Amino acid sequence: MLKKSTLEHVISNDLSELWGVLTHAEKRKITDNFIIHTFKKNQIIYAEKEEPEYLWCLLSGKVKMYKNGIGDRVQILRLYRPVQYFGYRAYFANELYVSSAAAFEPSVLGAVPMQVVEELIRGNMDVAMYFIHELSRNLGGSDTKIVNLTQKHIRGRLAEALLLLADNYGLEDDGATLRIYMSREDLANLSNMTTSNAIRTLACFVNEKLIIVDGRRIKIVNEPMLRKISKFG
Amino acid sequence: MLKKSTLEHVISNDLSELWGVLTHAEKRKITDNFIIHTFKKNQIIYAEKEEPEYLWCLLSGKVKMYKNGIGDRVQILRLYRPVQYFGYRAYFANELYVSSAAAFEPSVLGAVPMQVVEELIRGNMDVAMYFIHELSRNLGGSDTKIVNLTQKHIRGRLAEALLLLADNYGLEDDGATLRIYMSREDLANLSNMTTSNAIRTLACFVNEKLIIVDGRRIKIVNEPMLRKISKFG
DNA sequence: GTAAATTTGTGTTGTATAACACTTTTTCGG
DNA sequence: CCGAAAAAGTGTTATACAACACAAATTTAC
Repeated sequence: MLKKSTLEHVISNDLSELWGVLTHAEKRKITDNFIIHTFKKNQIIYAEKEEPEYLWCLLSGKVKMYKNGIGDRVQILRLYRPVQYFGYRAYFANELYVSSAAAFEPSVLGAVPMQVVEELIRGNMDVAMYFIHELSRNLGGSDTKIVNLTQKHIRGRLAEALLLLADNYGLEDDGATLRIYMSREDLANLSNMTTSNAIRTLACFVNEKLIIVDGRRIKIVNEPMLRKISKFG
Repeated sequence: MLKKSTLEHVISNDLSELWGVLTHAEKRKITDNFIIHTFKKNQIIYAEKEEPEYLWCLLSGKVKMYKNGIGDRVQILRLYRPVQYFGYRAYFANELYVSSAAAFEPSVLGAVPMQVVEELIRGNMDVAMYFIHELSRNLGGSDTKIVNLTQKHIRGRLAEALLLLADNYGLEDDGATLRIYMSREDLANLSNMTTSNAIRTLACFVNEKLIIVDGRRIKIVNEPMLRKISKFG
């Protein structure tokens, strides 16, 4: 548990769209109902088929939302960075979770009971519009992902995943190294391929001087070409 | 163009969740801004990369929402029946359309300017919650589809598509025949496979006495087995 | 600090499904 | 009703990728 002061500091410094539309009283309502949780690397935050109870707010660390599929296969659906909100979809849909969420690395999260979130929505139209906007963007993303994952070839899918990571977690000061270090297995689960093929295709990209790999550090050295490979399929 | 009276009749007899939460004045606002359009079979309602301007309301007929992917491949994302609303996601996401919509068969649709829809949302929290609910359900569906289409085998994907059609458009009075007649190509585009494979696998199912096929009429005779095939992958 | 476990890497084989090339049947426009 | 076009159906070939089986390197645990 973090001290409340730390929490308020983290939140109030954030530029999250949601936070921006809240009144002082509403912010108060959230901080009063905020429960801080810390998660270890790979610890599960919630799992498929569970009842959705909280909106989760990622304060620090990285989180993956994924779905267990056929056999032992896993598909990573979305990635979260501070400060983003997730875990609310199933509640709004009046369903159990259809996916799971886990910490990629040690992370700090806040949990707000969905009931409180619904009250906030009903009390502030801007909050409602925020969720409509977020859900709409996610839906567009998922629809696009359907086509990318089913129609692109392995190289296109991996290139796309690398660009997504750059987009989502940014680059280090050298302007090239991905600010996330994930296992080949996670990379495979993100791009719908086997771990072997993620390793092989990554080696391919190194050979073609598109990236430089040092363990889990991935440096993008030819982004235009990666983008081309991703686009073509 | 239909006469207004017909329109009001169609709408007021509908049990759509959205219609249910509207006040009389709000219903009036919609009918005043409703523009009726008729579409021929396969006619495009809107296309990818266009600016989203209207919420579309399907009054009669059937509509497919699809995305043009790599090469000439097409992925059907969602199917609509009367009375359902669509075409609003991109507007809320502040994006251009990422998918297209076309009439499966001769259809009548109403178009409500999205500006009017946004006013309705801002004026009635129940309307806002309706869209949050709809978007949330769609998002869960798309996330599930990602895994189904990427991980299930061809038989599983086709079985799933057939069950989806039964679910979505219902069965005829015999309790077995799908209330939709679609081309093998559309069936293939729905289940992420080539037309040839859709034809072949369909023939397979006929051989195994899971379905009876007469042209485009498909009769489901062993639903439990289809469900099993769909689930296994 | 060492053994066990996990992750990474590589070669080989198998197979699901796309691609292609046709023929046959059905649908559609004039 | 006829010819053209589209859709349905079938066989063959090609290939992208999974599956498997290891070896090597790295990380983790005690």
